Amino acid sequence: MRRASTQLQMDRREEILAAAKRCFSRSGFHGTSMQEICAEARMSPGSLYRYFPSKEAIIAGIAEQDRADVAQTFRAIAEAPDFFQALAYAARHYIVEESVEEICLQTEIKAESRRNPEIAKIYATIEQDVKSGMLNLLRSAVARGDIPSHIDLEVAATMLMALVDGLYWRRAVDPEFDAETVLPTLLSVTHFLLTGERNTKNEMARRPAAGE
Amino acid sequence: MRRASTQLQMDRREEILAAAKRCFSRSGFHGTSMQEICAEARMSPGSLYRYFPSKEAIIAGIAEQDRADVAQTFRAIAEAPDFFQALAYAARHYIVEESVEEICLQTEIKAESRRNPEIAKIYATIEQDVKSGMLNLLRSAVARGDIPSHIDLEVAATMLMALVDGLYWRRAVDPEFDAETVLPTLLSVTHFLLTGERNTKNEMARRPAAGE
DNA sequence: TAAAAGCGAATGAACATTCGCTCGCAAAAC
DNA sequence: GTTTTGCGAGCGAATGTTCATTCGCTTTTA
Repeated sequence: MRRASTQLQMDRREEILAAAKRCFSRSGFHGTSMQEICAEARMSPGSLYRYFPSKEAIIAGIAEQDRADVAQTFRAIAEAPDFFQALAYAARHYIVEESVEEICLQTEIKAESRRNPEIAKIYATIEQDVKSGMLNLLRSAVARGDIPSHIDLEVAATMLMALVDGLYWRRAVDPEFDAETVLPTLLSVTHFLLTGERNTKNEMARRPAAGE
Repeated sequence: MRRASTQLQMDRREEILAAAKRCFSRSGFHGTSMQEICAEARMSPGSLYRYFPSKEAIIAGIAEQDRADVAQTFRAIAEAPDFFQALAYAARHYIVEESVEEICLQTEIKAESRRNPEIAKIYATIEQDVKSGMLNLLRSAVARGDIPSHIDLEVAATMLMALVDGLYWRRAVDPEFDAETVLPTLLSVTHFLLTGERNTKNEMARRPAAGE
């Protein structure tokens, strides 16, 4: 019997997903033909269909990867010693370092999840994971005394997610948008949201003084 | 020559756009066939094509309408006497009152603008209008003394747009999300962003006390 | 009565998916 | 050590469907 082929199969699947991601972020899900994905993956249609039963299965595969990534990120944050620092790290990860291609892909998946129940289910799970992950973080921060107990964590979590989402999309929309510039303000607002106080360390952006 | 037909033509165009919007928000741009739009608009393909030369032209028409709406909204805000109150009004308009269908349509247009240059141009113009509209508002608020002059308006505008965008999308993503609940916090954060101070009037959400 | 508005079957292209095939390898048979 | 054989992997032309768009005709309207 052929052994070790399982690993090879997995590798091949990942290669196909990577090729598909490139195509989709370039031309969108519906603007990309299977032939294009085949070309990008250097593979014939017949062969590709051995790995994925349909085009939709490819998107589902990509969404599944994203879910794994999100879980991974939250695990990393939860383990970090300082809460606000970990948040800052995560914010930088999503808002500055993520490539624009990746963001476009997210737009595509989001639109697709409106009409494909399979994708919608995966997407909903991701959202769910993010929200409960965030709430867990906030709860343990309250327990540790980093956040005062009178804060409504549900609302705070929602606002944080909305804010990060909004900045995330902005990168795809506005080519001039420089994420680095708003990061201090983001941290400052985060601090305000979670404590109701100004933060004296992370000062928000001021207008550049004349002559600067 | 036929006169007054111009107005009728315009009406018919709007009817078609309305029908198309219903279809698109239900099944997405690529999931909707021209036949479906025809059925929704009670019209034959041959006839429909007298009003729009292509499917893309229909989307462009919808995007164009959106542009007009945005301009209209900003004109209304600019005329309002109290700045923060006007902002609150606009926030409510976009985050609470806008229908989920409308939001789905926006997702669709956003994804489409990644591959259709015509749509991309209209979309970029809308973003541009929103940003400059917002900046104008903020500048006149500074002039009036409603906002201290040390605030970096560019950053503040970006953050506000991101926040509203994020909440806007959240409604499409999370069916449990209740916009009304976060509105006070949104206003409080807005105030913080624009003044660097806590707002004593719009208190942000606190955790409901036991027994409430 | 002529122009405008509407009709809907026909057209042709694009595209997801299938199918029958070849190739090369590795283990079984000798 | 050589030959045989069966299978996984890959190929790419062919298939069948879906769908935007067109065109020649009819109906309405002013």
